[in-house]
Amino acid sequence: MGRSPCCEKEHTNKGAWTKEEDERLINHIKLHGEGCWRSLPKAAGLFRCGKSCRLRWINYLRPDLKRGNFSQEEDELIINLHGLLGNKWSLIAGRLAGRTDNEIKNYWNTHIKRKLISRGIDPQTHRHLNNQNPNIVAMQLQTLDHGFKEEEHNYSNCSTTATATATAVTVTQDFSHPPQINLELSIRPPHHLM
DNA sequence: AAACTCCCCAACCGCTTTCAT
DNA sequence: TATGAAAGCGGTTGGGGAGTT
Repeated sequence: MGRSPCCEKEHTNKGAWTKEEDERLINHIKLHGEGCWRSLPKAAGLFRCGKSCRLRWINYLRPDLKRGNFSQEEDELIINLHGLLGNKWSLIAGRLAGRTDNEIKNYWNTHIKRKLISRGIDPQTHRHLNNQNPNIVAMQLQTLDHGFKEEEHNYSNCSTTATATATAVTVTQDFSHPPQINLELSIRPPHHLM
């Protein structure tokens, strides 16, 4: 029944990766590709569980990672996507080339949350803190320049597609701040979930 | 210079989904 | 179809560096 166990937990290292472990993992993946994480540690001569190897590769060692500071454009894109998708970090990461779900999650928790609160926006609901309305899915945008000019957008990865339809757009301005765009959205789940 | 606090982020934990048997 | 392990994901933690007292 089922598959065989993934690794012997009593013989696995934990904690920070050493340079030598990184090199072993990189060399192995260069030669054999990502393939099966279960068998990778043994094949690469690593005393780590497959799960740990996968995480290390995806979040730190992959050659296509961008790393470094997030740009203003990336900030706004993350905020907009979070307004649509919530804490679906892997879906959000899929829209930002060279960024990982872990990196975006950390960045959200350490920077963007504070940024939104300073703008008077609830980071979880994306609603104004002084204007809560539980019946509306609303997204606050700083400018009109982030691609929401059409009525309908699809957000998808390899296995799911959700559709967001704009039902109302309002603009408010108090002249001491940039214009505030509020976009109300109706989210339709993927067909196979309906 | 030492002690303390705060912040960042890599890595772990535990849950859910996917898939092999 | 049922079962259970692997893979994937989001939440959380803890080590270490930076800043402050």
